[in-house]
Amino acid sequence: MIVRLDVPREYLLARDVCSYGYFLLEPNHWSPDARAFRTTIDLDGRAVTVRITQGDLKQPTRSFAKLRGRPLTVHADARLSKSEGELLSTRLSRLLDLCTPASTLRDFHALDTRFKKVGRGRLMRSPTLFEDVIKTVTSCNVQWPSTIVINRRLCETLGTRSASGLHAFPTPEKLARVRPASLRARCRVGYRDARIVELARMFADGRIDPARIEDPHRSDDDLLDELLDWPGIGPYAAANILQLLRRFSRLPLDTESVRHGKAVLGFTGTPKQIMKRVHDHFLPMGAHRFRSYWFEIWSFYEQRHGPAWTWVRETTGTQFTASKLQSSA
DNA sequence: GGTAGACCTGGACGC
DNA sequence: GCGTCCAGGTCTACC
Repeated sequence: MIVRLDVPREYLLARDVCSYGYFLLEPNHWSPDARAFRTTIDLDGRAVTVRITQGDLKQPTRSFAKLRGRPLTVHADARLSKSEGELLSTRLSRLLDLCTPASTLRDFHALDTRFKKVGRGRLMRSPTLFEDVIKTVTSCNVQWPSTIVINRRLCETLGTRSASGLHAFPTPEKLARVRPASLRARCRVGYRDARIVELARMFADGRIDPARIEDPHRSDDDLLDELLDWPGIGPYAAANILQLLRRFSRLPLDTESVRHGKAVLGFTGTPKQIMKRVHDHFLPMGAHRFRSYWFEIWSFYEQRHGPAWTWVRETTGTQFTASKLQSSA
């Protein structure tokens, strides 16, 4: 089944989907050669694998610029009912960040002119808040290669299987039924086992209501306070979930921020002092602080490893640890 | 309020 | 091949 998905005028699949590390995590897969993004999404109990391209692959253009704004072609591996098609569209829109208005990007580019020419501004995320939260927890206190392994195992062992034989990310209901010790043994999540299962239970029984969390009328401070009460969510994870909720006023500061502060911004001092200076450095960016911070870091990665759309998960994708970047800075 | 130590895994390193 | 050390953010106990 093939579906056409319209995108904003400046949307560029290769640039905008390869904009955040989650594009390297299962169930996501980017093919640099085909310039195609593949993912598997659970549509309330039934998984569908989709392959997304932009432009006419029969007449490929060498210039990315010519693809800007062209509709996406979504190949699904199964026929979908009307309601499934609508749900898929909603989830892809979230994942691809199609909802951010062009005016927001213009505001960002007016504030930070460095990214206007390349058009950076959209950030990919997960099709659901639950997947974003669990992916955030699986990136805490581990190095990036372990995050890749954990997400692969979560999908392979607990995700619904599509007609193509690929697995979606587990649903809250599925994860809520797993015993923590079993999750630890099968998915290598370590001491995070009970925290992940408890988060899944909170989503499954309604204690965490995505609609209430994604309510645009709530203040950033109010949301941050609530996120900090969730198991496994500390200051870094809460700030990261905020940016995944498209609230960019906070920075998820971690060891990578310290590396960046030292290597790129030239800050000195203890890690704590450097984090404070990174925090202060991006204060003028106001509501766009995370965008400015993130694309500065992303540019650093691309200087060393080439454009993100050329990265391969099994090689380039494993390189992003503070120690490896430190040694190559 | 601030801080030290435990938590768990995987990679690096030395033997 | 085995043992040891280290990196990574959150949580808890303690001062």
